[in-house]
Amino acid sequence: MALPTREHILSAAARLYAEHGFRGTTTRAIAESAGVNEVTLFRLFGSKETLIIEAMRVHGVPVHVGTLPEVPLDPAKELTSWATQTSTVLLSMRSMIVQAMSDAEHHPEMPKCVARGADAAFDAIHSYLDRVREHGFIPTDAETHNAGGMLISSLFHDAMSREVMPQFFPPIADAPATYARLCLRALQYDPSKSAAQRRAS
Amino acid sequence: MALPTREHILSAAARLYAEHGFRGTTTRAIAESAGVNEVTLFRLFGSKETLIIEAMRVHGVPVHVGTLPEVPLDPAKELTSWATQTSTVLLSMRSMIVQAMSDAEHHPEMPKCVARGADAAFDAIHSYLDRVREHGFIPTDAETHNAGGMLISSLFHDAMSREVMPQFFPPIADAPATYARLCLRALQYDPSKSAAQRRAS
DNA sequence: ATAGAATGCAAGCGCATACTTGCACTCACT
DNA sequence: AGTGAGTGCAAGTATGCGCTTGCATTCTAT
Repeated sequence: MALPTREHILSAAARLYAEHGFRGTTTRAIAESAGVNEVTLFRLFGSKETLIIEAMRVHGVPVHVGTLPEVPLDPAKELTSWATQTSTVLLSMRSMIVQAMSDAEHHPEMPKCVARGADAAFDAIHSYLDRVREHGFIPTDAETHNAGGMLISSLFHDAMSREVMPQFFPPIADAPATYARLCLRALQYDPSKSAAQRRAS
Repeated sequence: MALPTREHILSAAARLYAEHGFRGTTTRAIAESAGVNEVTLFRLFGSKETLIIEAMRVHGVPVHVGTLPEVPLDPAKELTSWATQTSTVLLSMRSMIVQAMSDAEHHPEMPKCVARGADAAFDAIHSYLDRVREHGFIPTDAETHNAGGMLISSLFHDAMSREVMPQFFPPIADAPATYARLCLRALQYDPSKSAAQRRAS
């Protein structure tokens, strides 16, 4: 093993940051959690700030991101599947996202690290919905960009707030399908029509 | 003036909390910002924790909340107006909400204070959309509860994240109207039909 | 006028934090 | 064998934190 020390430290820092935020994450705790002497942190990274920012740069972006088919066949099903995956990812990153948002004013770098994951999600959903439109499932004037944004907003709000106010969201098992269905309905997608019928009308 | 001291302290605490969170808000800073000796805080509230929690209980809930008409006449217009007001309120409370969410794990009382405002919003939108349905603007099987939730989620995500990733949201001037329009479209509301036509079909 | 409540002021206590210094040790590589 | 990079360990520094104490002061109400 070449240099696992650095990685141990970074992952411990990311984990503690998600739990306690910037101020609440102490260099002592990072060192102990990484099984490393506290002095090593400063020798490797110089300061607590650069260490935590580096940790977020590495661990602040999701490894897995939901996949959407190149050519849409069953938009409701495909979108539900994607929403389910995205919901899982968002939920697993919930603490980190919230901490990064709350630290944004004093450490502007940190929300940027987390936002990179959102970039990928927006790109994926927008290009997919464009393909859905191009394949005739929905009218050519459908607001795919805005509807996709609302879908992501719903997944985001759900992941962030369900724990504290569960009564406001659909049952967790139905939530992704519900958001996907209403997103498509906002795009005037009619699941009872086939794509061919849609195109003909 | 009877006892403005207490109020000065509470509002200073709420303001500093929104900016720095629980850990970042020091009793010294609260005292200085309130123009009061630090000892007074402890004499009045006993501890920093009870002081800040009390501050959130008082200042954590919005004073103005958007209004929706008892009998809907122009759903798109009325919903847009409500969304605009709600967006303003959410934006003004952004910092406090984010801090409360990030402190949720260690101080569970604080998100509850903020969540009370969300209660009112959900109730307002749900009962209004039910009225919209009862008045025949949308089909009887329209998912008013879920669509209303998605509208609020969109306003929430917009208020929380626009500053850090503006490219993902509609222009701020159009955003409330956009969310309202797509919400209604998800409910199969057809603005070109009158309510009477809708009911007849 | 006087008692009592509210507040200010100065000082301090104990603890935690970020960060530093000096020295010893281990291990890889030549 | 020896050199040097990486790490551990013990100790310490300066600062800031929540919170307390003792005493002086002001204001209010009887």
